[in-house]
Amino acid sequence: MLIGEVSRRSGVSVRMLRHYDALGLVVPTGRTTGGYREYSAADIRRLFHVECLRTLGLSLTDAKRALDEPDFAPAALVAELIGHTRARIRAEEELLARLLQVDASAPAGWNDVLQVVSLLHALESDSGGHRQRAVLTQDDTASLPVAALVEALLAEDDPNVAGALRWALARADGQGLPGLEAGLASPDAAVRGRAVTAIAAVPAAAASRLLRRALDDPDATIRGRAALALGARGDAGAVPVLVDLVVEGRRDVEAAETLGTLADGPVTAGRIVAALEHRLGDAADSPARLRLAQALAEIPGGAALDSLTRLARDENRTVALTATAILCARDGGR
Amino acid sequence: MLIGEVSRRSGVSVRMLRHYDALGLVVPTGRTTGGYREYSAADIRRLFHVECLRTLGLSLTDAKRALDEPDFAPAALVAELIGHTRARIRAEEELLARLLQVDASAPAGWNDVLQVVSLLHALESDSGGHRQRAVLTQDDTASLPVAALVEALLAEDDPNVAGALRWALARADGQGLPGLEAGLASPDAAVRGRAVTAIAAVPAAAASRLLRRALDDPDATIRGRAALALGARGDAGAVPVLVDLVVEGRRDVEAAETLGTLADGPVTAGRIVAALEHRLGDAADSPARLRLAQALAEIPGGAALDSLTRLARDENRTVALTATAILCARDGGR
DNA sequence: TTGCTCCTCACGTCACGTGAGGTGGC
DNA sequence: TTGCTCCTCACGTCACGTGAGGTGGC
Repeated sequence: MLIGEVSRRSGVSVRMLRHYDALGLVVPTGRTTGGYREYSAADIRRLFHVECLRTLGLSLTDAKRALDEPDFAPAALVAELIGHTRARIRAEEELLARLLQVDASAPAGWNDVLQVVSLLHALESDSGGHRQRAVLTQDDTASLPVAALVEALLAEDDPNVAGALRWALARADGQGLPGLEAGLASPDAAVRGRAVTAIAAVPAAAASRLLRRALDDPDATIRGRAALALGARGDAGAVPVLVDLVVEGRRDVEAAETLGTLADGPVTAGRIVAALEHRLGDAADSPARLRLAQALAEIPGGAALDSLTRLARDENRTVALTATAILCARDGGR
Repeated sequence: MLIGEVSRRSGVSVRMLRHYDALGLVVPTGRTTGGYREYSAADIRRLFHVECLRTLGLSLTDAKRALDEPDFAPAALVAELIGHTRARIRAEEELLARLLQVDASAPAGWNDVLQVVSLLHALESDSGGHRQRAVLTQDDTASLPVAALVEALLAEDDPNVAGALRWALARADGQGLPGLEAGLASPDAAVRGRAVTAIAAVPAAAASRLLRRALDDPDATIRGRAALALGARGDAGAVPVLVDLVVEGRRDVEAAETLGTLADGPVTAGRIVAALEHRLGDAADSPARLRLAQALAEIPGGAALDSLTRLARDENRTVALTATAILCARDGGR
């Protein structure tokens, strides 16, 4: 069979068939009187074997060795090809991720592209200072690769860098919230904690919805963080967890102050006092009763006054004295 | 700054810096009296920009255009790079899959590799005949890429090719069962059906366990197929579904025969007759009663005889006549 | 004689690595 | 003078595509 027909039947170009001949990979058995290459059936079979091996990623040299050297075992080469292929896939996937981040930032010119790419590289830097500087020096006008910032923030150990990232995300108009919402569902409490802190820094209303969800977090610290943030936004849903903070003595002073600012109208003040009183009934240990009394001090209105008056006669001396002192201070203030 | 220091600081080889110079990509602003390249701070910045763009997969030519042509917008090129990267990832993943199949078949030499690869290619062929021939001409001694056969089988429309694949898998010592088990969990009833048929062809005991699971399949045809296969293996668990087949008139003759062969001991025969009688009580329509009577004919022993005797007085004339005829035939056979 | 197929030789691709052979400044 | 750094020129890599210029068989 002449080279043209071989090419048509095998799909291998005439140029490549000549190249295989030159390399000794597939050498046609004969030549016509005119010097034309003449391929035998065995030559064609060999050609198909070569093409088979090439679909596994073998180089022409390795294909030749595989077909010619009986001692050349496949195992090692196949393992190596697997390793290299995996490495290439990983590299290509990282490239794709970068490209998608750049694309998502909708750059107007290559300057924007350079901004985004150098930020992405800086976020992968080992030096916290480098990461922080990269975030802080971002141009206001450039659109940030929000997804990358969120990802970096959820994995960021360094509190300074995390702060810079939160600041950058807070400016991004709530664009980072979907990513942070995903972080809220992480099995890792540290990640959920970073997500809540970042969400708290975002002013958008959608952030409040996410914070309300975080009130049910299995981790008490995270629940508390969400409640303090929500309370500061004037959201009444934070009250039960804030009361928990008071009872458990974690950030109880902040929690009490937040409860105080929440109690702006008499209805809410009444609800808050009721919640605190309910826990006074449960709380056996005196430190908790003391903290509840101190929290009542922050709540304006008559209901808190009544409650404190009752506490002034509490069987626990320290609690009674504290309540009395608070009542005195209130009277003095009037 | 001279070229050596630029190279050390940027990580770009001296050779490449000269190459960038030759291309006009990063041309050092000055030269020393000795002809040494002298890079300015601006040159270094440009170099870092080039390296940035290269991490996005831009060619040197495109990097030059990006930095020099103000009208060269990023959007189209970035989109193109994304497309090409995705295509490369897909291709690399297909290559990896082939390599893993080859590796899993633990080839002793390159001949084994070629066998496996050509089988893999043939399974992707559009021609059913080609696919079938490839499976049937497999060498006995070669270890088959079982995972690929299972995948092909679960997707195979052509009944002839599917038959060949089942035959190949049945010889593989139950190695295909884990893959077929996964097929059993497919949301696609056609896939589950192919899985059950293939499992039925595997003699290993582990296949029976899977068939018992398929008795609960939501699809009645699949349940029936599993029950017929299990029954043929002498598994009593198949009885309820076999009775269903009789009542519903789907493959009822086969089902009745299978019930007959299951009823080898008196205890089992009693259970089967009880199951059939129970459905006789429910079955309002006469074709179902008729089929149940015909099934009783297949069951040996006195319990079936008693049941048929009662049916011979059935209010439905056709049922009564059939039962009588069966009893006569039984008497004749004795 | 006209197409068609084949031949060899050789350059280009892309982003470099690796010399050879020579020079300048401490 | 001895290292060291720099210079230019040029070939090789890998799997091909694309000619140029020429020849053989119908």
